[in-house]
Amino acid sequence: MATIAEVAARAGVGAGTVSRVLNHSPKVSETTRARVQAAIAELGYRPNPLAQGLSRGRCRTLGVVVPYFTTPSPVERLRGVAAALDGAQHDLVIFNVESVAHRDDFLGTLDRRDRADGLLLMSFPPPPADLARIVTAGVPVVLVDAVAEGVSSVVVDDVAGGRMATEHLLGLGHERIAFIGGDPDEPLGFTSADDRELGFRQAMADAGVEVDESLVRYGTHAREVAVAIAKDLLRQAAPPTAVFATADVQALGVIEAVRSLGRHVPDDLSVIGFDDIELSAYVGLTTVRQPLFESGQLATRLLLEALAGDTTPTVHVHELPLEVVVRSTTGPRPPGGGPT
Amino acid sequence: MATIAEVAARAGVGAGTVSRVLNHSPKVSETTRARVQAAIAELGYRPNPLAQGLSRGRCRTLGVVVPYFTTPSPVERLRGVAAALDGAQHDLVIFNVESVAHRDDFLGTLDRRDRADGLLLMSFPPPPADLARIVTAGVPVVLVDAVAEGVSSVVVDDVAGGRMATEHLLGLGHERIAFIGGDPDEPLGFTSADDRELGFRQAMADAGVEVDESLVRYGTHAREVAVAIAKDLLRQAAPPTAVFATADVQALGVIEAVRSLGRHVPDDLSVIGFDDIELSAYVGLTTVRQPLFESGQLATRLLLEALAGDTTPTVHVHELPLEVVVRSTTGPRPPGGGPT
DNA sequence: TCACACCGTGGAACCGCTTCCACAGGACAT
DNA sequence: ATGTCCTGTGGAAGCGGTTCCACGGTGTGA
Repeated sequence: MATIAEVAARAGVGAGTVSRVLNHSPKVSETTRARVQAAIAELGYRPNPLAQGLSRGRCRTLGVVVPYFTTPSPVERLRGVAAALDGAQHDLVIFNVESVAHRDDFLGTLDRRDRADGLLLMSFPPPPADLARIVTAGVPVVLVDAVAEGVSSVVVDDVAGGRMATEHLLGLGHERIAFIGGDPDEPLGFTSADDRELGFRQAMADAGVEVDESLVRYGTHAREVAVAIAKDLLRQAAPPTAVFATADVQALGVIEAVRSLGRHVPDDLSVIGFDDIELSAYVGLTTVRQPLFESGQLATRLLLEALAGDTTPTVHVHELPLEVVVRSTTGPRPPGGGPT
Repeated sequence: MATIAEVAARAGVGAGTVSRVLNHSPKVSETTRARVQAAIAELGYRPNPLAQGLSRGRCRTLGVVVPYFTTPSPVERLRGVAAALDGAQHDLVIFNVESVAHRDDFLGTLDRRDRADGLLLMSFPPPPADLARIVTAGVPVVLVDAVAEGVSSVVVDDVAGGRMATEHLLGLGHERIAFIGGDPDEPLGFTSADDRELGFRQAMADAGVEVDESLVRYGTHAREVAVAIAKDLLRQAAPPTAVFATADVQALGVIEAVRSLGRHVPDDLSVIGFDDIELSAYVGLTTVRQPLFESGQLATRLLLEALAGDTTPTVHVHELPLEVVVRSTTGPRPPGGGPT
């Protein structure tokens, strides 16, 4: 691989001049520029990114710290990231988090510009101390699906989303509505499900419908867990007529459980989820759609802007819209279902 | 951020000695080592990866070049990559390919050790010239779902897989079997579907069943495309009684089409796919399972081995097993279906 | 004509690390 | 006592760029 010195020698100029041509500096005469470019072409020269990085103090890299990056919603968000990154001069580095140790590992070492030019923290609340260190180190950060002081973020209003889902069910006449939230022992401390629960309770209260606490459950996103919860709910003396699951993957588990018990969705049980992952459209799941793709895309754009402009952009919380997508897993309360 | 020189000064030693401590060189006395380590701890020093990379000539990075990395099967493979990479001192860089231009872009610039220490080329046949350049440049490469001379790869026997799927249908009594292959105009030139077609034709020939060419179709992996093909097949005067789709995503489109026409799977049409993506288990799709996760995992291990040992490992084609997973979308040929 | 500004350029310093080379000093054999 | 070997160490060179500084040459104004 040719070096800048060889190019310089061949073009009969100094290394500095080659660098200037490379970086489109205006202070190079046309004739010199042409000579240098010819030399570059002849030698097939491409600058060493490591050397550039060392010299410039950055590394043409965008880091995405994301839990379980192969699960449906992170994947959708990453699609957006990749789309926004297309053509940009940055490599996409994925830091896959599957435990607190992972998270701390990454967050502990990413507080420097030579590790990543910018950071996208996705779907988990970063420990304030870590975040502060990273920001102080001058690494631009954008949060997705999380908020923190002093950092831009892309979010949805999960409380409103919880309300929307619940109101949809209430509007269909349901009153015995079960709720399935996230795993309370989740070590990474996801909070969206909690906010959605808040919205659920608000909507119920506003409608004057009491929440039956025996219908409020929590579980991980593993399908079997949702299946088990749903089976248990349906076997109760007074089963719910509808379920609001705070994640589509859970809602799909619920549907599976209903079927395995020989019951039908939505006749025996209405099911609404949250996210609108790709699978949901296929299955016909009614859900609260959040713009996953767009969240990744927007966050990446914000980050790229922060990298491009030398002026620090204003910190802002970007809120993306939610929307109930009615498909075929919710329907009116069955005649006999629950109290009138 | 502290530099190695500051650490050296604080410990009262030379920079070289600090570097030796950092790299666990045996030729440092215990007392010196302790002093240096103390200085490192006090300053919270961590070496600059860019500088290390420049000096050592590599960059602690593993590149994965993969088409449509957010679609189901690449995602499964990437899960395996991430799993194998856990704990390894390498960052995972994703090069998402969605066009020939992308591919050529990446392959054109990745032929140097300072871009990526090792490369995983996933699910597309790399142009021989590009591959040769990369290998010549001394960048270790492992292919997944593709083969090429002089490079290790992880594959399945697609011809055998095509045969297995077809034999499963033949065994159920089907004779009018439709085949849905990949898009022949796919610019990236995927070949697995072609091999599966070969297996399909072999199995049909072996069984003495003639292939009705009007039942052989090709299309992209977009769901609507498979839906359209399936509808067209079913509207024929003599519709097939079974379909072998060379990808699960296509098979799912077929099922959707059958349903939308008011017919039933498998009573009216048996459907078998290929891959066994996560969704398939959920839907109950019968399919030829290929170990996607394992393919990524194994390939990554091979690559890491190649990076660790200074001795070049032997080139080898690793063949992973295939298996027909019978679920609920295939059944016996209906009484009236096709010629006896 | 001279002073001054400015443009384009070469070259050195620097980014932060690794590694090679040279060398001091102690252990050992002669 | 002298020579040899070995161990541990400091320091310089090098990795391949960017950027700053100095300088020669040309153009402009007085």
